[in-house]
Amino acid sequence: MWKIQIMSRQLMPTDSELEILQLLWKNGSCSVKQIHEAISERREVGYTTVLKLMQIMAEKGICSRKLVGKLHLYEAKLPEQGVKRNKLKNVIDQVFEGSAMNLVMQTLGHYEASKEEIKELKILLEQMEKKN
Amino acid sequence: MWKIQIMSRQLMPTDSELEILQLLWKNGSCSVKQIHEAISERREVGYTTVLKLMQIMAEKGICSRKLVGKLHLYEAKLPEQGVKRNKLKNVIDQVFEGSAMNLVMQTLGHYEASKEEIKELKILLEQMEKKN
DNA sequence: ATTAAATTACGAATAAATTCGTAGAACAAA
DNA sequence: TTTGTTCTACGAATTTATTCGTAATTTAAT
Repeated sequence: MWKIQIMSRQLMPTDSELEILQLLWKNGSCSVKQIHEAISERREVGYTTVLKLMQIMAEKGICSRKLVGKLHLYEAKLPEQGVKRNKLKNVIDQVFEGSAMNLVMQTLGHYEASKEEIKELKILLEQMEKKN
Repeated sequence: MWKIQIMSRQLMPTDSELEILQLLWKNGSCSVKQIHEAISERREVGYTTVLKLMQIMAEKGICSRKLVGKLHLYEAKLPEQGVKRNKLKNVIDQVFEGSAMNLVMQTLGHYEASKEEIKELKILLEQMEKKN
């Protein structure tokens, strides 16, 4: 018996990898330098540290590396939505006893939403009711 | 915004520790044996593995150990709601670019809710609207 | 072309999480 | 008391994640 995981552990990015993936999803192809600069704005990190992470990610198949002109460019190889769904599922299973609704209620209980957001949510709920 | 208190990395339980914590929260004081049996129902794990984890948790202050009669009983020392809030915040920051609403929408979009749950959500939204 | 700077490869150190082996201590049954 | 079982302590192996040092290579500047 195993901890449930849709995505193979191999392809499930770690936190550091996810940080890089987010940048790749947002910006498309990036050089190590670009990623290093982006992360450096938030926290101190060595160039080679980022490089190593991206090399490992390329090994794992989490991202690809292409020689474009004279630059090595990295690109995300995992689908953004898929990864997010998996992370979500993990948290629901591990923290909220498998209940997505539990997570939603908990989140709404601690987050102050704007009128617009609440309106948006209501519309979504209406749609869900119809589908039932 | 978030009503959270930052939990030190030291006290932030890992996935395995969280699995044990959930059982402690649910059942109160437990012996290693009880926890081992409960986890064994879900997946294979050695007794000493569980024991070691619980010892480490006691060292970290995540749980306490008391000699009750002739039994060593462990008890959760972290607040359930606090830990869950922190885990939630992590996922929101790391996966959903810091947007709780993003997470809620994503969750509702991928998981089915019963009529009762939708009703409950609507009520919660009404309450939130009033507070605005 | 030679030097300096930036980029990349590679290996390894460090840290953390997870797992288990072995042995000792406590307890129960005979 | 002796024997067998259960529980606990301790150390260590394993795995994975994270970080960086150093050297090699490439690029740019003089």
